[in-house]
Amino acid sequence: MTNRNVVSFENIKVACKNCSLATLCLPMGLSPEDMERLDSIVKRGRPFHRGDHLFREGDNLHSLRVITSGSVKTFTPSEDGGEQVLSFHLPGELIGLDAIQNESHTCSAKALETTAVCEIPFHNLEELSSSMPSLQHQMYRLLSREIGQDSEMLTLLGKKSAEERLATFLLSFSERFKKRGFSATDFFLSMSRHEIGNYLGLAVETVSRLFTRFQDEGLLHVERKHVQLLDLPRLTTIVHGNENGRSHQRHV
Amino acid sequence: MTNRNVVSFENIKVACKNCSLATLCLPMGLSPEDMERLDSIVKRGRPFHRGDHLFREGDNLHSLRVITSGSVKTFTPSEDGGEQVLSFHLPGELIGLDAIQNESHTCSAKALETTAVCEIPFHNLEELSSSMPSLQHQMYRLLSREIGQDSEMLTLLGKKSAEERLATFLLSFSERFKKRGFSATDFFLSMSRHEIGNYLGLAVETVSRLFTRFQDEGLLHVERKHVQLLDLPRLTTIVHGNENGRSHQRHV
DNA sequence: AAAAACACTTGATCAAGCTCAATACAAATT
DNA sequence: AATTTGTATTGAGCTTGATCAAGTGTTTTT
Repeated sequence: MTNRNVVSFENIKVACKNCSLATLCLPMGLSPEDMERLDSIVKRGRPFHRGDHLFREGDNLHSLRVITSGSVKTFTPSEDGGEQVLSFHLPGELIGLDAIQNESHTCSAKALETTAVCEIPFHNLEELSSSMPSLQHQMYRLLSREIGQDSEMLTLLGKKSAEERLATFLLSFSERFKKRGFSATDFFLSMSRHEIGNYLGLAVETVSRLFTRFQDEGLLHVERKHVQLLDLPRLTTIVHGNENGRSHQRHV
Repeated sequence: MTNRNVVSFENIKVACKNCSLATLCLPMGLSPEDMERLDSIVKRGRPFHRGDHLFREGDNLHSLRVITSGSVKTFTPSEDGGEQVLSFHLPGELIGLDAIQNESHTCSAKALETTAVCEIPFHNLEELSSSMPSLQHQMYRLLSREIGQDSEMLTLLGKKSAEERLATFLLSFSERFKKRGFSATDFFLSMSRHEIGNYLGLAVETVSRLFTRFQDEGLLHVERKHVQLLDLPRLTTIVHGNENGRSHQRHV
């Protein structure tokens, strides 16, 4: 009896309907019954450790994955050992969407820290979404959102100055942590300076100098991975071009 | 009778099943019957002229659109009158996918020349795709492809030098024209130097200088919008980093 | 605890590509 | 044909951010 209780308790604990991330994730907008049908195809495996690959470029697409705890970077490795970081993912975010087109991953994904994920076998998901309009709708929305986010990133890399990029980066994490119930002004970044620079199209040294400068200007306090944002309004001004201070915009 | 013939002839002419772009477009992989069901929700309106908006940032999402002839740029306008060009679209390409998330366009689209489109009301498409797994599959694929393309663009803007960017741009058009049955080495670019620069994250002057340099080096011949690629192999080398010639990569 | 490996910071220098400015060319208008 | 307007090219100089280099601090390995 005791044993039975434990088992059923664990079953409840890991179900979509009890997941605090459900509103950020695939189940959003689903009825309790639909959520249970979705739940039935979700697999929850052992956690990944820092540096583990969730998948590699070229791997066949088996499953989409949702981060449930920890964080992940996706990146495209290049011949010479370099890489382009495409994004950093927090709990509730779905990864692997790029792989649907050719049933094969076009980027790699690595855990930045100990990370747990839900795996959703894509073929099952596709089938299920055929008979579940609200799930199909949510899939379309999530795919579309990814496209919109990429567009913002294109603007960042195409037009913004180094300081605009870092400020944008920091406020993006601030908002995302806030949405997940964490502090918007006090958090740990799980990625290295190198990875931040790579993501933002900047050299490590530039990122380091900017952190120092932002701290000197009283915008934030930073110690290693621990960041405290002290002046959100001014950071926001920087993100939006900083018309006052800087004379030079990058080419309009 | 004559009248009837004319009408039915025109009906046939514009149907998906007779469209040379069908394999690039939504109908790809659909059975003839499914194609007809899709066809029944497609609307074909008057063509747009150079400079006309297909839609504007903030517009409600009514329809996805497929270019059937001409070309289109999508871009995000910024407060100060500037813009970030997100992409250039050729016949067979679907635009508006970014708008699905919030049922509202996050970018604007403008015709670069006289341009015809098929409009596909999204709500009808979504409904239809619920009862047509192959259409749903094709939608997932197209959305996923867009994500993959954006990722490539992130690498271009994050890592590549000016000359790598222009070479990549030219070869991308080369391939896309080829796929549509046009010359891969002799074509007209419908966008201005300014728009190319904006798209590639470069100043107009840099684009102009690069065209001149590429011509001096015998890689291509360019006169205004008319481009003839003379040395595809060398252009390809440039795209992939050009290990030989250049000493400086942008930060690895 | 020492050593090695790694990550981050700071400084000095350099160059890719931007800005400014002038000119050339093409298309549209009168 | 001449004027206007817009687009593209070319030149000169400057700025941002990269590269190179050295040093500091942190984590992991031995």
